[in-house]
Amino acid sequence: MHGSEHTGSSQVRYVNMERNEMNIALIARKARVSTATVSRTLNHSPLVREKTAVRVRKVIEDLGYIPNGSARSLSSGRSNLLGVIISDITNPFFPDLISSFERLSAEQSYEVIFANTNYDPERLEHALLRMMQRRVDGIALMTSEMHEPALAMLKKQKIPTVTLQHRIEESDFNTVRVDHRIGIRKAVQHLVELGHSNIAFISGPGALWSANQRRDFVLAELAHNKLKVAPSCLIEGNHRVDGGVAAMKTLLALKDRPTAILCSNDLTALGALKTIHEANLEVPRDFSLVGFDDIDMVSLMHPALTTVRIPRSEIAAEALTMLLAAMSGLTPRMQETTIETRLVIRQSTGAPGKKHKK
Amino acid sequence: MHGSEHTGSSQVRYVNMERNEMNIALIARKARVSTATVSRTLNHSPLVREKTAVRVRKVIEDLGYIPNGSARSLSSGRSNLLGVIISDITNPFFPDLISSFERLSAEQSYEVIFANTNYDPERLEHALLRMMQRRVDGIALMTSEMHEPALAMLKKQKIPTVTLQHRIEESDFNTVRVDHRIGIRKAVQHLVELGHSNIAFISGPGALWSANQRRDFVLAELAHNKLKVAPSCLIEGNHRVDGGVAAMKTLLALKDRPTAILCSNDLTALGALKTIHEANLEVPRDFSLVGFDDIDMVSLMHPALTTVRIPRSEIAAEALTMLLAAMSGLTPRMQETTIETRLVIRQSTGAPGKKHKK
DNA sequence: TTGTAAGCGTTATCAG
DNA sequence: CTGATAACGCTTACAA
Repeated sequence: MHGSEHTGSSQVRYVNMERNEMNIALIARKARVSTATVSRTLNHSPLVREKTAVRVRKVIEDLGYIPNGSARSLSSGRSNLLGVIISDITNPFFPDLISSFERLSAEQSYEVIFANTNYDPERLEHALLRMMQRRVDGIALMTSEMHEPALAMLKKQKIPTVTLQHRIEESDFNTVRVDHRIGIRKAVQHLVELGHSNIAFISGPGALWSANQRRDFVLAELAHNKLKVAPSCLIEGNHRVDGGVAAMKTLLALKDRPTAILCSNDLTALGALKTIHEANLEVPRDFSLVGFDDIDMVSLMHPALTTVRIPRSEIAAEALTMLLAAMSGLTPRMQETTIETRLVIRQSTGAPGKKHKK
Repeated sequence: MHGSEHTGSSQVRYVNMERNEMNIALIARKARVSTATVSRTLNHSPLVREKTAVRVRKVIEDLGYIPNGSARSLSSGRSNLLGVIISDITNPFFPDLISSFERLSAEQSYEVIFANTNYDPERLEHALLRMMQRRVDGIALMTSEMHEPALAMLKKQKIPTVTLQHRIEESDFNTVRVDHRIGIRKAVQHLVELGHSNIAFISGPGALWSANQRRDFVLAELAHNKLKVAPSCLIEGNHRVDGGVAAMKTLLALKDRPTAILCSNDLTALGALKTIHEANLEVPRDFSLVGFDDIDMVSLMHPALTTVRIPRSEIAAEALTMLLAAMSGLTPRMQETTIETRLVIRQSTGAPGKKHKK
């Protein structure tokens, strides 16, 4: 593919190439400067006389020259790239997170590349590998699931990383922790105050540490109120709508139905709500329903869902801040921030037992 | 940053660098082969004896070596990167599209980088520029808006491109066209058959060609049925929820309210629905409501929305197919496919004028 | 089947 | 302030 040269001869032959890319050398020639000056101009170095810079910029403009990013990062050792890995792009929680992260990164003139694992550890590993090949300057691992081999890779390559809500003991990484406890406490209190005692919980997938944490907190808070979830009312979902649907069907089939249902995330609650409606029942008349996340669409439902809010833009901001700090190498050791959750009360919760009305 | 050499002397000095990256040369040394052989092994070239390859792979594995993507694409002239540009990542229509596109691309071992324009032409240009710097092998321009300067850049750089739903006359690009006509015809027919004659339309932003097209088709189909939209019932939205809310408020304030409302997209319809509910009115009792797109969440609403479906995975598949064809250079000229839309009837539409019930 | 070495397009060092 | 030129890490002709 490259040109070839007859050693020992002054003659140089070039293979005729279709590739017609412009490069810094061409610009240099046309602007009657050296490649170094073009490079400096491109990088806004103050070492270039303004008059020269203007001339160079004109040539660049006229020819529509676009610098080669690969060459740049190869030579400079910087990629100016940040990697963000999420679990499920079709869960509205994540586009929001991404959107904020990207906007903030752009302000720091970092570009962001994304990967979607779809909760699959294998895809996580792949994504990580690809990002490492691109020599990203930092990685925000915003998946709810974690995967040891993947974390090991990260550690080994010493890439600045920030994780979301990783288990408490582990402190090998910078972490943005979301404090589910507070929001869950408020949610449980809210239901208890309304008079509910038979409360169901639809959990997330058991493989997800954060989901297990939510479940444990719910049970603990309930216990704190001298309540407990009947085994038949503790159902495993999958953090998707279909899981909520399935779980709710199971609950509807019960003789002793709960009066309130807590869900491990909003998508699950949405599935439950749909199922309730399809059974010609109503919320909050027949069931009080509480979600988790506060994705935009829950406020559009009828009734609008009461839910525990996880502030996504705060997470994005904290994650980026920590990442930049880690990248600058200024931070002594691993860092950690905690983001608070809070209950947003809307119309899907009410007092139980008004079944005789209508 | 780089090493330096005393010319005219056989002695070579290297600057002591902190950067401790592994490279192909190190692997070659440890595996007692040349760099070429390592490269070939990396690229699964059949020119390497299996026994040698195994040895090389072992060293790579042991050292945890990760090839440098920038160097690879600089040298090979291929980036194996596809760029996808969308308008609004928080509109569920797009994550779905992206998700499909990414999955399909991965099967062809292409990586995908995304950009979100947020309907801003300036951001579009930026995104394009960044992708060009990365030397993407192809671009899928899936924004609903277009922007002449941006298109000009694309044309000039001769990057294989596929656009979504660009205006009909323009044929400088490969295009995946979505045929709104059929779906809209069915939607209008459906409403007319139900007995509606006072029909409102909440359009998309006037700057969006595809939105104008939808509006024109709606008006045309209505005219075909000897109906027309009263000026007060033709309201401009913005393809977001808040636009639907605002438009619906305007409609509710009318003395002569419409009995059915067509919306330019689902998000708009969702806003309208929310507003209707807040006014203690019901769908389809007080208003029949029709959306456009068929994003997942509309089937979760109560009532589930009747809408015109745009098949997103089909769009993704067609776009990728066309892009790959264009990239291979096998296609004679510009190509074009048309994707059909169809009406999905759910519970948000019904006969008008049952106001006396309840 | 393997090795040698010339590029790929930049950046950054060093010498003016 | 500017220029010459050695890296950066890899791929790929070409030679062996």
